[in-house]
Amino acid sequence: MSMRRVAQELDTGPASLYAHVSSKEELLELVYDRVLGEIRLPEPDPARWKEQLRAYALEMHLVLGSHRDVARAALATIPTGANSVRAGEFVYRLLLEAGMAPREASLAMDRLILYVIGDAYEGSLHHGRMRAAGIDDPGEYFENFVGQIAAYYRALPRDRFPYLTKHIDDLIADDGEQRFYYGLDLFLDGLEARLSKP
Amino acid sequence: MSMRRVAQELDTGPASLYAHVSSKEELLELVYDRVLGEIRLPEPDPARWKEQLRAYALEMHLVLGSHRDVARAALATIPTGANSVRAGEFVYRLLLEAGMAPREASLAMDRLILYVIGDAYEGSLHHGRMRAAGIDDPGEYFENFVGQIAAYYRALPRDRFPYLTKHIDDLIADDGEQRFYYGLDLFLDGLEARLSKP
DNA sequence: TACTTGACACGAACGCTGTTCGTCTCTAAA
DNA sequence: TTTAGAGACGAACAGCGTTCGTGTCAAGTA
Repeated sequence: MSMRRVAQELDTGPASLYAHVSSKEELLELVYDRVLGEIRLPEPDPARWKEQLRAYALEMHLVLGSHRDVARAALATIPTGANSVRAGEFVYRLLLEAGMAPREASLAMDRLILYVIGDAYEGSLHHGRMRAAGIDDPGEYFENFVGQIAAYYRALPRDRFPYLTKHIDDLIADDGEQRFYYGLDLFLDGLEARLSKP
Repeated sequence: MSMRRVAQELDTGPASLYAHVSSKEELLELVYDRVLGEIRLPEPDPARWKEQLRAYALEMHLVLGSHRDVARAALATIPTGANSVRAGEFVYRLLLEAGMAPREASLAMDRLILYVIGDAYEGSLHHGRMRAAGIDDPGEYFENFVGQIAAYYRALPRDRFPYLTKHIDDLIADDGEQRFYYGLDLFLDGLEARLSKP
């Protein structure tokens, strides 16, 4: 997304955008809030906090992935839009009613959001490279990317790097989605463990 | 970091850099590998895997933070430099010797690195804004940034957002360093839990 | 109705970016 | 002594975010 392209889409010049928005950053933050509005929030049920938090993270991840440039804007921003606050209240309430102390719930929310956005941003970088390489199929890109890495690791001297070279197949076994799930569940299980024995 | 500034530092023109490097991306990856070389790796001790992994994550975070532009380059890259491989072998070996299955150790390593780089990158974005705002003191920036957020949250209607408005002080209590520690320890505790009962 | 005000639109330009091309120089091998 | 080749580099291209000065047009006021 560039200001010139946005302007072109609106049949106007780039300068005109600055009558409504003070910078590209502000525009991206507005888009970020709009995008958060696409997330459907269920009625909070503290008994199912883990399940609901997981669903929220998955949906946020999905929504950020489908609006690529937004992930970066979301990273160092605590947004102040209506939808952001709505979503924040939902997550924070869920953690508190699950039994977390307010201070720890604040930390947990912050880390969960960083994880989701961080992974989505990494995904968007890959997506960008894919387009730059002129590849359309994600599977083909994944094979290309991972294949090159695997070839390089296979060529390493086994005596100096015995562990990496021995388990190359395991290193490249999981794709982006599975990696995201693993980290998310690890995070949620960790929270649960801290709840049961504080 | 821009190619023109790098060239200027070397008393030459930007075009000359392309005789040694095919793109800015490649240069950043080379820098990334150099930066990873600054990390001191201890002799791996499986009995203290958690402690050693923590120290590694802290050092990597520190090193990425002090070389700001590198974090972004590191995000969607599985680097192939000598130091990267050395560090990768260290982490992977530690996880395996701690008792993890190769497949899971691969996932764990990937997520740990994503977390460290993601947090470092977010920090670098804040640093960039700090410089853009002409502020030199991180504490002053933090107060400015967090203060604005807090003011906004305090102005929210309490009946619609009871949880957020009630615990504003807890929401802004911890700074970036403490947030990083919390997520890191949550991650490591999670790994430990999976080791004891697979 | 005539005049003023203010919001919005926008062409042109500034200074920056990564990258490419063609030309030049200078070293090392034949 | 000649030649091949690597490196250096000025100039330029296309793109970026942003600003300035000017223009337009509708609403409010006298």
